[in-house]
Amino acid sequence: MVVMNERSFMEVVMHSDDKRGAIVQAAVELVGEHGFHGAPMAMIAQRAGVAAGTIYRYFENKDMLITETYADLEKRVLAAIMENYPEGRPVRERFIHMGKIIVLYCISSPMDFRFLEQFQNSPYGSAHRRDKIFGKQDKDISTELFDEARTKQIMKNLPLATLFALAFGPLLHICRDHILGFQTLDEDLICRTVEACWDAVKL
Amino acid sequence: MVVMNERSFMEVVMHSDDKRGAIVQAAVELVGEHGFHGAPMAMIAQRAGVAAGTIYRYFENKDMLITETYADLEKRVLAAIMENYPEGRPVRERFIHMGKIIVLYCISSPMDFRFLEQFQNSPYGSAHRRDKIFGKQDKDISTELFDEARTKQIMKNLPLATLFALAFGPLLHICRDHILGFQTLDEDLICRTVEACWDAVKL
Amino acid sequence: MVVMNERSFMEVVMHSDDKRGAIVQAAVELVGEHGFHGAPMAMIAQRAGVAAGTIYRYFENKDMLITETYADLEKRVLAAIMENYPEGRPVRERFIHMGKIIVLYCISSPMDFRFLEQFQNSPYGSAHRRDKIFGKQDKDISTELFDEARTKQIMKNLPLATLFALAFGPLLHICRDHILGFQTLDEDLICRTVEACWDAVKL
Amino acid sequence: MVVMNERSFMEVVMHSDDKRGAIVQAAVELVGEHGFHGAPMAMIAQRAGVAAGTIYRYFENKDMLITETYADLEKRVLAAIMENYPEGRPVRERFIHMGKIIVLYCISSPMDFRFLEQFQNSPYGSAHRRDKIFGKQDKDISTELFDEARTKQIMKNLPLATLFALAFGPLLHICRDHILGFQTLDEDLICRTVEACWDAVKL
DNA sequence: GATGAATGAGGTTTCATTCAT
DNA sequence: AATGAATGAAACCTCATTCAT
Repeated sequence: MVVMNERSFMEVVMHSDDKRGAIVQAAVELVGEHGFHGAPMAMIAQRAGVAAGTIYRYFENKDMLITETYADLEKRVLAAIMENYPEGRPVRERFIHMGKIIVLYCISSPMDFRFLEQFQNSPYGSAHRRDKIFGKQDKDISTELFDEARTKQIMKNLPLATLFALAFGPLLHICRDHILGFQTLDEDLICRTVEACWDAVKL
Repeated sequence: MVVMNERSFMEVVMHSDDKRGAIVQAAVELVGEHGFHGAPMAMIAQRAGVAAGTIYRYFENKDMLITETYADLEKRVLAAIMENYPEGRPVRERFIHMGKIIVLYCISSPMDFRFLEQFQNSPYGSAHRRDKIFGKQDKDISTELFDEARTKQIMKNLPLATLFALAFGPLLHICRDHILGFQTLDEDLICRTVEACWDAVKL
Repeated sequence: MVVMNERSFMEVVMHSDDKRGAIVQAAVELVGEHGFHGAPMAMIAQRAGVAAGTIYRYFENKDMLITETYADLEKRVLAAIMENYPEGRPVRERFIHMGKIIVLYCISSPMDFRFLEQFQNSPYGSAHRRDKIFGKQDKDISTELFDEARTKQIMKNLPLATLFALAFGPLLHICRDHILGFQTLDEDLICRTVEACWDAVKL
Repeated sequence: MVVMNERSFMEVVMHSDDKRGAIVQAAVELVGEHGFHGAPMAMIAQRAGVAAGTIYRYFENKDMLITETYADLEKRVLAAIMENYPEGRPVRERFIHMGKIIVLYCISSPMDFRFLEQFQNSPYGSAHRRDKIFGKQDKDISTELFDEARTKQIMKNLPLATLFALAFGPLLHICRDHILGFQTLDEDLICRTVEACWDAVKL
């Protein structure tokens, strides 16, 4: 008789035990909490419940671990944004939706957010910075949105990068303030802030 | 007649040869270019033209070097903002002035800007983050401005932290983009972006 | 049939290759020879045949290395003293035995002795000094001996610490002199000196 | 006419301002309190009220400072012992006097005592250790005493070094215990302990 | 595949000593 | 003679990475 516990099953279906996922999660948490300084490989391994050497079976070196972890997070954010995206609705409504979702995601996953900020503000992020605020995929959907808005003359005729700065810069700012305990966000405040961002870019 | 060359004069008025200034400048440049990882004490010393041990005559340890360097930069930024501040002019005009000055300062001193960003996005900055966008002094003047604007009902009734995010968040963003070569700022673009920020906060 | 060579057996029973033991031994030798000044971590590592970083897998820092090494030595001394201890024999005989054993152990392991002296005469030893001449266990057996002797009125009624000083102080002294080559001990001289110590404490 | 203030006079008679004395005293205190580790030259200079470089006008280097400081202390101890030495009195009385004086001096100048112990238990002391318990001068007077006692057949026929160990070893031990707060000495206890030391060496 | 002990380059910091003033 | 800022070798310690098991 063959006995197979749940764990073995996961090991087959996902990338083995999903050790990779555990490592990524550990990296996110430790970097988010303590910065890159406070996240040595041995500590990441311990938090992930694997041996130090094991990390190197999944990632070439620390740089790759960080970079791939960043890519993973990007995907998560994009998935969150795309969920329930009100395709076909007016520009303003879609913009508001996107802004709110970003804020809600960031404050509901503070470690993810902290990691993203750490990454973007470090030499690691230099290459990736070329990809707009939230990366390639996001660029596509928001670029689309902004292009459409400019064409319809309901958005200021400013470079895309500037529009991104006006639209998303403040949102990331308030998320940081919220996570660091500097101010507390609620539904209403988020809503009004996203609308203020719209005021900044709308014509 | 007494002849005294400039250098000797500086040596007397300032901290001797201004080795401290050289160390601070080296720290700003190296941290700005390569992040904290890429700025070991030995390299800072070499760039400053002093021996490694000399840094410890001026700063208790690396943390203090970083912290005091940050404080120095803050002072420089504030001095720049306060220069030619149009006291007594209408709220909007003062706001626009402040925004432009911030951007102009940041892009004219890209290393200073990079250092400030590195600092704020690191455990070092946790304590200092409580001081608004650009620290205490700036808080005072901009808080004054924003309070006056809210009282006169020409600015949205949002928390101060949110208004700061809306007003200055995008400006820092475009400075970063400019410095990293992602987009190029000119007088006109700066002007229009600052005005868009005003649109975000104005009623 | 299972064949296992001695080394593998040791590797299992003791801490693997006994790198820890090699490090302790290297510390004893170098500190014994050259004092704490003359025993930097790098040199201890080299003498032990391990990399510098390896020491930190076994000891938290240099202080812990020194402290634990001291504890190891104490155990060795105590084991030596307890071996063949003539339990049940008259007080004087037990005293003589203990004194001789101490001297014989010290001069047969000069590095151990030197290390113990270095340790006791350094800030490291401040805490441990509370434990009598040779630490807790030794205190127990010699305290027992001295208490019994005082009760039976064959030993002077002096504080325990003073009796220890009279009984063991000279022995450590002659060990040091011997090890430093100032005088040479032989069986006869050791015997007569231990007896002289007895004269100091006996009634 | 020549005017000379008192200070200049001292500077001529003694070694200048007695900066040397201040340095020696600072060295004694700091080494006594914190060991050699805790007595860097800069700290000694500060405690002595002189500049770091000044020490090098009086002492070739740190080793010489330590060595000469030790020599100074030896002189002080010897002077104390020689004061009121009961020349001409019976051997036992002179011995008791010497023992008491040593203990009284050590516990009345704990820093001096601590320094002497630090020195003797360090590579610095290796060369000097050849000189008996308290150095050359002391050797002369106590050697004299012990030789006389052996000749008169009132002292055991043991090597001089052994007699020193029996006579003075315990005394240094109780001084250390007293200074470290392990036990408290009073006139009576000192007296009885010195007498016990006599018991150890007498025939 | 996984482990984790071992490595050693490189980081921060200390401190004896020098030398221009 | 005295100063004390400057030096830089060397100390302690960390941590990314490797490799025998």
